[in-house]
Amino acid sequence: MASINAPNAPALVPDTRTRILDLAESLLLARGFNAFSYQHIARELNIKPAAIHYHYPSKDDLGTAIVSRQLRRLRKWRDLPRVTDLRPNQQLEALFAVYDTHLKQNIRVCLFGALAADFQTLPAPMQQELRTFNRELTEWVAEVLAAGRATQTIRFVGSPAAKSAQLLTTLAGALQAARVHDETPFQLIVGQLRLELFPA
Amino acid sequence: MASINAPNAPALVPDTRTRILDLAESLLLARGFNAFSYQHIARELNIKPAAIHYHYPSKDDLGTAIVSRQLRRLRKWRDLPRVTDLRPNQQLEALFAVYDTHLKQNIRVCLFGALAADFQTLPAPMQQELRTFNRELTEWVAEVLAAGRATQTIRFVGSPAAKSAQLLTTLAGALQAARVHDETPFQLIVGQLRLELFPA
DNA sequence: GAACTTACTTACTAGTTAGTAAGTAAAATA
DNA sequence: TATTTTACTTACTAACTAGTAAGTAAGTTC
Repeated sequence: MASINAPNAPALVPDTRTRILDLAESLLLARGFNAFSYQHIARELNIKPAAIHYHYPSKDDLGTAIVSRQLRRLRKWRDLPRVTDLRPNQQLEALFAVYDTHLKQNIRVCLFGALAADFQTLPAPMQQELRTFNRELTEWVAEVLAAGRATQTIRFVGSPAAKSAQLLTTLAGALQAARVHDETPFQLIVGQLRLELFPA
Repeated sequence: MASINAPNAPALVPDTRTRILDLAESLLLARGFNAFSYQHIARELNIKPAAIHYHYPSKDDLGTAIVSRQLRRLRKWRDLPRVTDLRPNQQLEALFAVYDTHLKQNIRVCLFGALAADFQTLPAPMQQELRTFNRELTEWVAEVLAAGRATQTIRFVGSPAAKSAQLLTTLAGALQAARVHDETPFQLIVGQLRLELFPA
């Protein structure tokens, strides 16, 4: 299979398989799992719905592929030198920046926030991957919080695990609030988080 | 129309119109707006789908009726003597108790949390009612927080408006986390909120 | 150059969706 | 008692849903 793209490099012109996954992810975040269809994707990409079934036999497969890729991305990002080298408070700021990017890209919701409401209607493998995604993210943030408190760059009471769970659900909720209203509540909430977490 | 129910009293045997609304609300909270249908309701209530169209001509009408009723309930609850008579910290505990009830009833998500993800796919009147619902709730909590700080029964930094927005999105997110995992994260998060808000 | 694989399209199925129109039986009203 | 209203059911439509099977054209491998 000839490709104009360099191997192991981000494709300049993504293949159909990737374009389907990209668009499905964007539709999933924009509308939820139950409000997008193979037809939506096919129309936008100028292919036939059956072509999507060729790459992702069932919608379950497609949905699971989206969450699995996000999980891979999370692990990759978390272990990036430019992230691991940061001090804990900067790591938290880097996390805030990710959510801010979501906001700015008009996605306005994170994976967790997009799937939590429909959770009971999701195929089991998707549920499992989302649980893993959220668990790993929460554990990472708990470690960052603990390290931050130890070095006095982050301030909070209670256990790192509880604070981590609270922080992440707040961020997910803040994006949802931005979707329902506008940017204002998100900025208000993240500002409040910074005020509480970072000693003046 | 004869009724076995006393007028202006909660119906012992709710009429079809109310039973539709009750079930639709429960399905909406359990599965999201796009994952329940008139057929689901009809089957469960042993009526025909067209009977639902008689009471709620379109799904938009049904969805809007759900949110409108929740908005009426919020206003009623907020103005209840047994709520207005409480001290601010107790009012906040009363709010926590409402979310705890959601959790215990296996609903595990509040109205905002159920609709935020699908927001862009909702009919405009539903969007408007949900915005009003969230705005009024946020304003009420902001007042409670301000009063609580003034009487030194609630502790927080920053503006009541920011803290209110943060608190409510955290609660909504906590219920979503309970849905994805189990009760544990909810209890962890609410425990953390109490620890931060209520002086020892 | 023959055989095989990849990446689709065309054509279809069976089920579900919201929604409509017409009919009906019982209850309320005049 | 006659008329109207309420609360449905039956029967239908048009559109959409995920998913399948068979065909095809181009590229790859032997």
